[in-house]
Amino acid sequence: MGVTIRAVAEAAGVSISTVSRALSAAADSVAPETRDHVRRIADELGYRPNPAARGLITGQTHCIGLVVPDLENPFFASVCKAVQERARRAGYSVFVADSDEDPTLEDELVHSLVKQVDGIIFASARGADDAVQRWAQQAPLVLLNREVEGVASVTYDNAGGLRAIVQHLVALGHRTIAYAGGPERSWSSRQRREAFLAADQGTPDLATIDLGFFPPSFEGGVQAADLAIAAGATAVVGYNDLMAVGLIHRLRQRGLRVPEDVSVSGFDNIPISTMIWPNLTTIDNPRTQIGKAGVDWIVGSLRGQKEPVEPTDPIPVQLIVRGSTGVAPHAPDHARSARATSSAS
Amino acid sequence: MGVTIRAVAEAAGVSISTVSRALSAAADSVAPETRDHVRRIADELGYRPNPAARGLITGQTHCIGLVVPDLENPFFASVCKAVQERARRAGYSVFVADSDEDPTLEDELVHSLVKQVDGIIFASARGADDAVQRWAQQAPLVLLNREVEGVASVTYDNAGGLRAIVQHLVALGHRTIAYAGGPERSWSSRQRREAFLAADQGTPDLATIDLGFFPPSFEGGVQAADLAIAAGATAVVGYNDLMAVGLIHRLRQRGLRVPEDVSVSGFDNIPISTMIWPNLTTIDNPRTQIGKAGVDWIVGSLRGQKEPVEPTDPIPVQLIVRGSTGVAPHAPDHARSARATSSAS
DNA sequence: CATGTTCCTGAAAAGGTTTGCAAGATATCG
DNA sequence: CGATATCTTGCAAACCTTTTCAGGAACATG
Repeated sequence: MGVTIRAVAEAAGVSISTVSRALSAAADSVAPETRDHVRRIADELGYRPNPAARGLITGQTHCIGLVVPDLENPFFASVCKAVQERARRAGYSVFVADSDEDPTLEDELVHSLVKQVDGIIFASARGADDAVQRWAQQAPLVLLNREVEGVASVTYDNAGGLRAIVQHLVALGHRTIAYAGGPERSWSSRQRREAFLAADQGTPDLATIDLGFFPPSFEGGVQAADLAIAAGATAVVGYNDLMAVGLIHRLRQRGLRVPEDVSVSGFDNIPISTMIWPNLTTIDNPRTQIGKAGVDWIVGSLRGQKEPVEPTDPIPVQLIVRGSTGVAPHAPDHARSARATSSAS
Repeated sequence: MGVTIRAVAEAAGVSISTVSRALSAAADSVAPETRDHVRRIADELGYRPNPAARGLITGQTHCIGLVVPDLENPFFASVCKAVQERARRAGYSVFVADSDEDPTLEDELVHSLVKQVDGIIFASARGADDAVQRWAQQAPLVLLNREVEGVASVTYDNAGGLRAIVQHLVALGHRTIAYAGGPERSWSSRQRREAFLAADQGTPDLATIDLGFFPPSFEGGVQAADLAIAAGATAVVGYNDLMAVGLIHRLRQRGLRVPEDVSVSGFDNIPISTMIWPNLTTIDNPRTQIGKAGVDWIVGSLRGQKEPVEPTDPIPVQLIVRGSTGVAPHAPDHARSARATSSAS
């Protein structure tokens, strides 16, 4: 079927070792003219080294495994795209595995992946910490947006993002703010929630309401919306954009205007956030950056650089104010007057 | 690093051939007690066969390559998810490669993939036909939603879907209908466009307007919207949902109401179509089904079944009527009266 | 008891590549 | 010109598994 190194060697009239050396780009000394000759022949024959044979001897597959909880979630689709692109540039292919938010499946996926990849990027937030630690001992593994003792990770400044949102809403006059949380077991979900609950410390008359935990999806947002209305919140902070879109959807269905009656914010700045009306106020967390950083860590650790497992600085995020947040219905005077001056976006 | 078959053999006190046979599940005759003994030892040691070594000798990688034009497009994210799941069930892993709509990159991706996979699922619509034919000779390859002479493919009934949309719009009284096309080189795009242009044959006073070719994205829809307005269309048919969302967005920005002034329809029924307001009238094309069918074809062709390269029946699609299409502004009486009776959704 | 079957197991080859080691060729130096 | 250092190249081992082939044991049959 394929053209082997032996065929190239015969066609070029040299030994297979010479072919191998002539093609393995770098240092090893092969006479320049021999090298060029071999390379031309190899090109003509369309020779491509058999990755299995090469991997068998080098112990490297030049593959990276990526585990995500849901590819249909635009956030993870973006991460996947970024990982895939960065990996390709670095000479790696990527296996993608969708765990469907199922911890049992995650375990199975990692096991089947571990032998056929050089490293694993794990973007799924569910599995137990000790399972993650076990995996990390079998292969280089980096977590995305999650921290586990002793395991490398790349994270966002979730807390900072959430503080920025609350600050923004307080400045708009909101004093009753609800939080619609993501999955209970998700690290980033817990981190955002805690940052939210800690946010009322600076503002005495601020009431922060915890609506509970929801699926991190459109449907989860829909579900949370009715609770937010019942709680009398004038602003609802969603765990992510998908939930925020669901919140807006249901709030409008219940006859409330966004942002005139209720403000809504999200997290992630996925493409949908500018496709809906009103555009979504959200936190932009550089998705390509986290994917790239994950790949870079894997590649770096393979190059023998002592893996810096201690948590690196979180990636800074940025508040993007759009149309879904506005002045609170019964805002204090200074907020009202500001409203009278500038028109809504 | 890893525990090899030799270690298992020594621990079990048998030869490596026996271990291999005891673990390769099926038929081969190994004494039952030997088999159980070996399997227990292997489990205890946590032995996992080295896929590279196995692949080297069997010539099978148990991997499938998937090439998509854009993972951030929810349609392809769904396809990827479906492919990945079906492949896992069949004992295959999947490499995902995002071509970013770039034909040159597609070629490179296929080349780097061809040696490390057993088959390729190609969901990207751009590359030239003869390139696709070349690839198909190097590895089992199946096209998704595209047909090329001599290459296996799984397709939707694009034409049927488009006819259903036009029929729907005509029934609502629309007589000036515009089509915002996808990429010029895309097979499914051409197919939908031709079906649209052929649709006016049955209705004498129907004017079908071809707005041209656009990127199959939100931005493409925005771009097409102004052309549709200039053309005086009362209904715009988008190549896909993403474009339809862009169309609606821009139409409203221009002060037109959807669907009161202009009706808009899409294609794909991606999740966003129920997240925006009004909900999108669209064509549901079973995305998981096309992904599964692709995997099944690859797996089947590897099992030695003579690959049925002749095109299979297109997968039927279904019109989903939602809020983005309504009665034409100056509709004939019978349509108007219907409007007066039933309320808009 | 000899012969033929059947069942199970082990030895060894094969798969395509990389790489340590040695050998041949050429150049350098005394 | 001979000895030595420097390049360049080839041989062969190794990576880990699967699979063919043959051999040995147990068993049944004549």
